Amino acid sequence: MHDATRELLVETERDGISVPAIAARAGVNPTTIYRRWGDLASVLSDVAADRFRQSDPPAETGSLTGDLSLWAEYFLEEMGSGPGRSYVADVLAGDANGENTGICARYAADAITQILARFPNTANPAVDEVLDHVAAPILYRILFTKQRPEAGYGSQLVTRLLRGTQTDAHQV
Amino acid sequence: MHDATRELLVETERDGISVPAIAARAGVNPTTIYRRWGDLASVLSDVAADRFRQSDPPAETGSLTGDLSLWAEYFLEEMGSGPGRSYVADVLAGDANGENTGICARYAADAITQILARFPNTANPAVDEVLDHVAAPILYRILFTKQRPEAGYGSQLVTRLLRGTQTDAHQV
DNA sequence: GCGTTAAAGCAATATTTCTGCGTTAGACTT
DNA sequence: AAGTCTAACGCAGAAATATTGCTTTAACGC
Repeated sequence: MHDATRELLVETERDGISVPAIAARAGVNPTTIYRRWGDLASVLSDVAADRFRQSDPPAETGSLTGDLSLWAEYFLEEMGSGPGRSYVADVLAGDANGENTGICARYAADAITQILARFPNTANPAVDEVLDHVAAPILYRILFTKQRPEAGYGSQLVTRLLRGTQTDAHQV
Repeated sequence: MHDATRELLVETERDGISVPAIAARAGVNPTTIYRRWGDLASVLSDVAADRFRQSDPPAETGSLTGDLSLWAEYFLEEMGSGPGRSYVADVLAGDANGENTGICARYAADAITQILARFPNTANPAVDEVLDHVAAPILYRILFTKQRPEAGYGSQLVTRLLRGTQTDAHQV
């Protein structure tokens, strides 16, 4: 079912996608989809969330700044490029109880947690701080402004965050 | 038309809203709505964006920190309370060309610009910095996590941002 | 006043969504 | 192993929604 939806998302125009179309592609009765998901938005939300879930552990560069920057740039690319914005919007649209958005948030949090755990001795920012000041701005720009942020914006946010944290550590 | 939609949003359940229902309420033919907007999502997107647009200039407290904090808390309350999240999601859902999200972003930017202009002599953060590190985290939490952030989170973000900026000024 | 044009109504049609009912497949009991 | 129970699916018909062609209305410039 997810496969069929993904294939349709690639092949056809966005508004050519409908529950009957997905059903036909999956060789299944539309009724099945309606009973399982309720409507098209929920199917798309599930599929989109799934698309963000599958991924490798974040790449290693040897430094906290490097790892976070690389992840931020990857995140920016993944969310901002072409269909990425649509996927994010899909996740939000068909997610009445906040389940799929939760999955996406947890995925990002996991990646950051992994990275931070590699450098336990430095004055690390909290996971939430990275989410708030790196992931959130990227998403904000992708969702609410027309032009996606240029490459380098992600690592710029990371630099800014780490500078702030280090300053704090010194001041305490 | 917007009025009719708003009334329906208040009166009926969310999935009881349809294009024919709005048309009936507005005393108009459904065809008119379909031709003007295309589908329900676009209507809801327009109405939701409009809801955020209408507002007074941000309140004054006499200090940059105070004005920004007050605005941040207002923003948090407006976006996070009850139907707020739905409105944000609506804006995103029915906005193929990014027009309505642009309106929302501009509205937030305008409010921040007004506030910053009141204190021209201090080492102000840029408008984009406020958007990135105050508005964006609030929206991120509202959209992607289940429990809305507690009151005080907005002013906390403002404090963090201004502390960073001031530190920078001293260091330079 | 008169023609032009944009927007809306109306009616017919197509498509999607919903519901009731029958069938099948797998799990569990005896 | 046969019987029963449950959950999921298919099918067909009905209801609701979305689309289209054509007509009507109303506003504007001439």
